[in-house]
Amino acid sequence: MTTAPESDHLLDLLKASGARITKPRRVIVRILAEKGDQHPDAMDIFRRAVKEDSRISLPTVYRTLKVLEEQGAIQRHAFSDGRSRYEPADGDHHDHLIDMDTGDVIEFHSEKIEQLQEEIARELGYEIVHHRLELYGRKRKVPATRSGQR
Amino acid sequence: MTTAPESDHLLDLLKASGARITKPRRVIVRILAEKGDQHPDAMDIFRRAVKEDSRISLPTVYRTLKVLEEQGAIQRHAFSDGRSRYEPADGDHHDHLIDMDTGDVIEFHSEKIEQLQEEIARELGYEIVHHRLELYGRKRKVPATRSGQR
DNA sequence: GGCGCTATTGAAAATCATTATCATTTGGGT
DNA sequence: ACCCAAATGATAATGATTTTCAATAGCGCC
Repeated sequence: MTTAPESDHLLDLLKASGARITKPRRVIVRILAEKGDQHPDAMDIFRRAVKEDSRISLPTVYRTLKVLEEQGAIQRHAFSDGRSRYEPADGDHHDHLIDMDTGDVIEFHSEKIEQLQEEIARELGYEIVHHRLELYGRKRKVPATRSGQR
Repeated sequence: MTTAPESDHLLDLLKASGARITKPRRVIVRILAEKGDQHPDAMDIFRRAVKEDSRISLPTVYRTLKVLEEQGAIQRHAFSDGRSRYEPADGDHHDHLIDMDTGDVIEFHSEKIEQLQEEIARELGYEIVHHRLELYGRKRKVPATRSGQR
């Protein structure tokens, strides 16, 4: 019952930015804070939101996501499947491994890779503002090994 | 006469796939092989193509790009600016550093990072089919370093 | 608790990049 | 030169996201 902490945090960020806490925003923020299906896209969020309040509109979902993103409250990821997917920004950065068969998203982080990136950018005379590292793959078919892979 | 070698190579790939060598394709392939502005998007290519043959259409540009991509003749990159950008596939893989101020794209490659990626995927039980690594940054404001271009 | 001002909303239409449809043209083998 | 499937151009459709605009509703104030 009562006030999910995650959800409250997102609302606080919204409020701090001078935004009004409206009914649709409450619903959307609650959905984003849910533990279940991570990395939902705008339509996923919309569908769930409608269940809680049937008069929420898709544009409002997009608008709210944009505000939250500007506030740094959530992260938007544009994977190579066209639409954007969102997740609450929990502070620590991570990259993604996308399962090409199921669409599942697995998070990982490698400090080593991050450092190499910095190094490369520096050599080229640049400072990294942000980066994107996505691995697209499929589950290993472990067994036997007929050496015939690609 | 002057047959640009790069351009010919792309045409060969097209022909090998059973595709017909049409006038529009000749033009588009020639543009892709040009040295100038790398990583053009479909509209860039279309605009240049129209100058050579005013009746080429945008859909044909897209269709040709798709065929070339399927043939492995060119690479399509979807950076985070919405549209896709293309470049002839020169065999060796590389990643990109995008200049956030100018939109310039700088290529780089790090075998070390590639290996780390493989390693991470393996640990998670996956095999990488392809990946995407993009660094978004700006020129270091640092002193001297009078290095011009790539 | 009610007022008023403005941010926010919903509905509908607009954008943007890209793709599909379909009648017409054309490459290229015979 | 002839034929016909492949390719083209014009146009409409798509899908994700954004804008427009009139109506609604937070929230600070009295």
